[in-house]
Amino acid sequence: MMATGMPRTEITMTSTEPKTPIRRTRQRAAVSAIMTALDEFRTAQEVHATLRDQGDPIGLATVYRTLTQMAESGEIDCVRTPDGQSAYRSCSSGHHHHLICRECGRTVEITPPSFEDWTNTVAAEHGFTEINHELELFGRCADCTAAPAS
Amino acid sequence: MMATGMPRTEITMTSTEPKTPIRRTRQRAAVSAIMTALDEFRTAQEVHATLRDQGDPIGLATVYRTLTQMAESGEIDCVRTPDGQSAYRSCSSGHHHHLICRECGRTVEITPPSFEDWTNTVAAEHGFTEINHELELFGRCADCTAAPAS
DNA sequence: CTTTGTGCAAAGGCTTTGCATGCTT
DNA sequence: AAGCATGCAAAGCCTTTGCACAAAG
Repeated sequence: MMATGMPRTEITMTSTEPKTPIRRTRQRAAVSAIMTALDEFRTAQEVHATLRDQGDPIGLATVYRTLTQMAESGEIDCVRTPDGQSAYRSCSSGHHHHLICRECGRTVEITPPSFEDWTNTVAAEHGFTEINHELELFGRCADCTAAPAS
Repeated sequence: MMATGMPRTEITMTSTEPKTPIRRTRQRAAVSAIMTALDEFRTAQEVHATLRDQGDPIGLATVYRTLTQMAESGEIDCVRTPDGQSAYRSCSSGHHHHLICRECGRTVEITPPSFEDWTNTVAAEHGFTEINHELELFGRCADCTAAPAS
C-alpha cells in the first residue's frame, strides 16, 4: 500500500557524512516556535496562514520544506488527515492521542494505558527500532448522535 | 486540523428517507469482489490497475466513487497513507495493524492485545459511539539499521 | 421509461520542484 | 566570498466533478 516499490537506496556510506548544520533563519525559527508552542496537529497551510497573520512573511514552499525537514530529523511527527493533508505536531512533549468525531470533527485528547511497553516489545521481536506509533479513534460524538447530519 | 470549520448540517429528517437501493453493476461487483478477497489495504489506483490488468474495464472515477460509497456505508475502512493516498480495506474480517519500516516500507502484521476493550471504554466515557481505531507503528527494520539509506 | 451508474476529460487542492536572489556562516 | 535557504511560479499527483451516454429496475 504505502511504500510499494519504494527504492531501497543501497548507499555504502564512504567517508564522514558532510552533515551540513541547519542554518538559523527567521523563517525556520518562526516555524519551530509555532510548532513547539502548541501540542496540537497543524497542517502546513495552517502554519503558513498563522505566520502570515501574525506578521511573519514566509513562503508556503518554505513552510513545507521546513516541516518536512523537521519531521525527518524527528523534531516533529507527521500524520495524514482524513481529508488528505499532512498534519504536524511537536513530539517532544507528552505524547497523546485523539478521539475524533467523524461527523463534526470534535476532538478529545486521550491517553492510552501503558501500551508503549507493548509497542516496544513487538517492535523488538521483529528487529525494528526507533519506534513511533500513531493511534487515533474515530467515532460519533453524543451531539451528532442526537442530531445526525444527513 | 481536520474538520476545522466543517459545516454541521442541521437536517431534520422529515419523512421516510428515499433510501435508493444501490444498483448492481458489473463494475461495482468487481470492486466489491477485489476488496473482500484480500484483507489488505489497497489504494483506489491500485484497485483500478488490478481490475484493468485482469481484463475488467473500469473507469478510474468509478473506482473512486465506488470505494467512497463503500466506505460511507461502512463496508470498508479508509485510511490515509503516509504518501497521501487513500487506502481501503474490507473491515468485516479480522482487524489487525501494521509495523512499518519508514525506511524501506517493509510491513509486518501485528495483533495488539485486547485494547479494543479500552477503546470502547474511553469512547463511552466521552459519549462517543460507533468507534473505529487506527493504530500503526513506524520504525526502522533490522536490514535498514544494518545498511542505512542516506 | 425513469433514474442511477459509468467514462472521459477538465478542474481542484495539496505538495513538490526549478531557478534566481538573499541571507547565513 | 561560498553555499544553503527562501520565494515565486510552474509542474505533479491524487481526487473530485460536469456532462453525455449506457445500463439497471
